[in-house]
Amino acid sequence: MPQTPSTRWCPTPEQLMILEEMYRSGVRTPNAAQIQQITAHLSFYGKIEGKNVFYWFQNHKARDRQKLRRRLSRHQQMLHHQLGHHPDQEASPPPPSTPPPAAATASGSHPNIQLHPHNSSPFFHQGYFQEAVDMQGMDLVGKLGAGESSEEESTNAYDHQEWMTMMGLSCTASTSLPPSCKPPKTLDLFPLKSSGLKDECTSSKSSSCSTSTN
Amino acid sequence: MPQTPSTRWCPTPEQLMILEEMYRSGVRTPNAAQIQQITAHLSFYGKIEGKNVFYWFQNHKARDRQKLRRRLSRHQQMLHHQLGHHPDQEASPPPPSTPPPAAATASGSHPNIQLHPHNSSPFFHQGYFQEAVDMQGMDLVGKLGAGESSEEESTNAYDHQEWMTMMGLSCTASTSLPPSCKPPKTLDLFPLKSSGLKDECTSSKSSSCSTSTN
DNA sequence: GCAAATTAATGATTTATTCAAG
DNA sequence: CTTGAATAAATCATTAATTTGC
Repeated sequence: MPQTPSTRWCPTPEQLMILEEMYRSGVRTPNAAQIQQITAHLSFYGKIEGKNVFYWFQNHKARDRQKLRRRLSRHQQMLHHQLGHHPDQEASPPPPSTPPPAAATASGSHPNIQLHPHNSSPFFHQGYFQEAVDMQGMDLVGKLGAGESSEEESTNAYDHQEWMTMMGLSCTASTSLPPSCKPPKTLDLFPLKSSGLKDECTSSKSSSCSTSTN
Repeated sequence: MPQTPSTRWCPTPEQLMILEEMYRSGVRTPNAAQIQQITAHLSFYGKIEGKNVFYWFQNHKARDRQKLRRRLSRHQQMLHHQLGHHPDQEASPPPPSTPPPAAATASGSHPNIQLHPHNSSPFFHQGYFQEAVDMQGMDLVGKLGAGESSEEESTNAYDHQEWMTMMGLSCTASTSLPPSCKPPKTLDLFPLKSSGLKDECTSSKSSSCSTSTN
């Protein structure tokens, strides 16, 4: 009991990362030889056996599948619901208790242009990202109002965070945001934003895109 | 009441997929404008509001981080155990009470600066996403199991165990790796790399939310 | 097989930190 | 030193998935 004799395999972050990456890359059920290789490789980062690799892939795959199934069923259920009636009316959410300091947001503080290398989105209807990227510098206000369910709810005076309301984020996306609210320009491609120091990858923005609508 | 009294947003599989893909592509804290865009486009797949998008990214990011942290600490704990307690200055889980402002955010400061120039896999690529997308609308059961037939997350490895043992997969890779053991099929090299921590969204069992005092 | 009870996920809120102006 | 914006952590609450007893 002292030194956890030989509990079960506890993947190191590196190992996990690698395994996940492999999974993402398409590996799903490696054969013995592959498992051997993987194991050999991963053993560099910590103790590991072939069965660990084997089980990992098994589990991961199964879980993934489960997740997908779950999503589908949920979605279909939802559809079912929607077909029955119209689910437009959103009852007023719980009352607010604490008026948060909320505040405007897009104060246009730090423009962070982020260059997005590629956004291969294999399936967005009407090439979503393409569009998004395209309008990086133009007024998206007009764009935003285009093509989406305009089931503008009724006046549900939500009590969302102020800033959200103010930004119109509480609407079904049909609301155009006030020009004063959004960053004047530099509406980058869709990647990040933020204050610049935190997470985010402030990669090299030096060379690629300037202000050119390339 | 019949129709979902409208509680909370229930993302459709497509929406989820898109959001996840965006997240993987680097989007973490979209600004108002971006949220608007995203919302507008996602609304094509179902009802959605800006706040949903906002919250989704907040939560996803937070939980991802949490998971990462958990992983790390667990690993280190394990190391402690196995190594028999070596007071190395390993990152320790932040005290639940008074986190000093200075070193606070201990594990949450910059440790997760993950940049991903693109979500390219450092390993061979086989078109992972394509697949996922592909099966979004069709029978997913059976698709995944390319030659395999694992049902739920429980690995019915009763008979796998055998071949595993027989293949010597139960040994620590470093122990031995009979070159003659590997079948000449579909096996190649696995480029490896170890840098940057990348996290994916994998559900894990965590009992974070409990302790409810409600 | 179904329905209540349990449990795990996860959307939505709230609270605390942090950093930058003023 | 104070204030305000922004965001991360913690928490609450509800929904979906499992389990369990009939």
